[in-house]
Amino acid sequence: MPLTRKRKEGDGSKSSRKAPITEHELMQAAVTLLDGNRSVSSLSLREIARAADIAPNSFYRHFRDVDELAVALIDQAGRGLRGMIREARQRLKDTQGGVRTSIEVFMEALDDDSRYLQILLREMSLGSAAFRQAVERELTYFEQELCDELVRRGERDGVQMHKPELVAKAISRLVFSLGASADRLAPEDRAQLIDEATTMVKMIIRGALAIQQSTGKK
Amino acid sequence: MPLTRKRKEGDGSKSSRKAPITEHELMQAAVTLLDGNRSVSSLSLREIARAADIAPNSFYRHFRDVDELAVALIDQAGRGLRGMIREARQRLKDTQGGVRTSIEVFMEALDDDSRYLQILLREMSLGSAAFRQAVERELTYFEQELCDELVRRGERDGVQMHKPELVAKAISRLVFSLGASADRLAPEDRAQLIDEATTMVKMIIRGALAIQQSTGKK
DNA sequence: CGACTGTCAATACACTTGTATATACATGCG
DNA sequence: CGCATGTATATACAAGTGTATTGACAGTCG
Repeated sequence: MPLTRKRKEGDGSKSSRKAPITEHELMQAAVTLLDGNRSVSSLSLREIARAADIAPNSFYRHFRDVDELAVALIDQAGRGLRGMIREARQRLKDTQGGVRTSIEVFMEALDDDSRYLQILLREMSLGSAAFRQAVERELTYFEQELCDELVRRGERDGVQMHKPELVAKAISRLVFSLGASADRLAPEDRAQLIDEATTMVKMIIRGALAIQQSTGKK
Repeated sequence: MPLTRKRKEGDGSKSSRKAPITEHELMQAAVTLLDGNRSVSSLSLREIARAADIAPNSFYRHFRDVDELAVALIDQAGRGLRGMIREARQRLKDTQGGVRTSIEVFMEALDDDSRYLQILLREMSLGSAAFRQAVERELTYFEQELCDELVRRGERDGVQMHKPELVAKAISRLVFSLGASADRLAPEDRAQLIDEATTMVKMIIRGALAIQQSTGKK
């Protein structure tokens, strides 16, 4: 048996890979495994390596373990979401009815991104400490930007709102929760969900305004 | 080697178990394994059997597989939650400020029950199809009872509310989401969370009332 | 008494898991 | 050129997995 084997290139069984794999490809491979019910924590290193068509050990070149990959997934999800929201804010400059449009954008981000956001929403309160911190970080970002936006719009319209940071938190939680359910929904059901979410968010805002008017005086 | 071994009773290694184990004990054993980060789907049959101090195969006498046990967990969580809520409604008969008290009861249910509710909240959108159906069923129960209660109180106070079923849904989602975060929280942080949740829920109700007044016209 | 039934345990099998070790190349640098 | 470095691979191993098979025991009924 010769010591020099040709790295098994054309022997028919496995597809040959010449270029180094990227972290992003590895993450995508992991995501394909999460299709149905499964949770990130149930993925095995070997399984991911198999899906990415690399040797199990090559995984370590890119991530220390599956948890570290999971954290990278969340970071990416947050980056993508923030991007879509910033972009949406531009679109909103010359429209009204900001609530509905914003929710539509959020729901679009669900299938656009690369399923990263779905994972974030599904596994919010699970996983390693690092994983949960990553999720919480993104949630906080979202709340913060929403709060700023609320205050800005309030000033523009000359109205004031009761505890805008709580309003932002409530809306974030609500939309994230509804988004997690939107995952496996038929398009018409999703349209209805968007309707419902819009109404709910308007209720919160309306309530916060009403409370401010009746107690804030001034 | 004798064919009759005495079922290993006093040999020192394992604790002997004489009485049949109950499904409830098995479920409790599974819950103890979920302490920190882990998800139900990451539990192995052997692991649970070990924790329950039974042979791996004995597991099958009670559940077909781990998923079936998980569904039983959710059912139990729902039963417990509904019980606490019904009981709380009694308490609320002779008090006002129902919102805050209800939320307090919910948060108490988090550690009281047997950690079942925590599991429900954490894994809402994960797991097998049967598992998710079980979770959704409980969520719907909760929404329905809340909706009835809202309508009843509205009638009693002579006010009407915009789309009470949406209000119930929004409140449910919000409280469940906040409850999931309350898991690993210091008591003082939890108290603040209850404050926040109370304000948020009041915002929703207030908003629904305001919308009804301005558009419903009677 | 003996036979049946339900609940458990022991053993075994084939498989997957994470990772240690050693090796093959390709690239870049002296 | 020789040689380090980085990325990939194959092989191997101990441990853990789900479950099939077999048998022990207790209880009940005839």
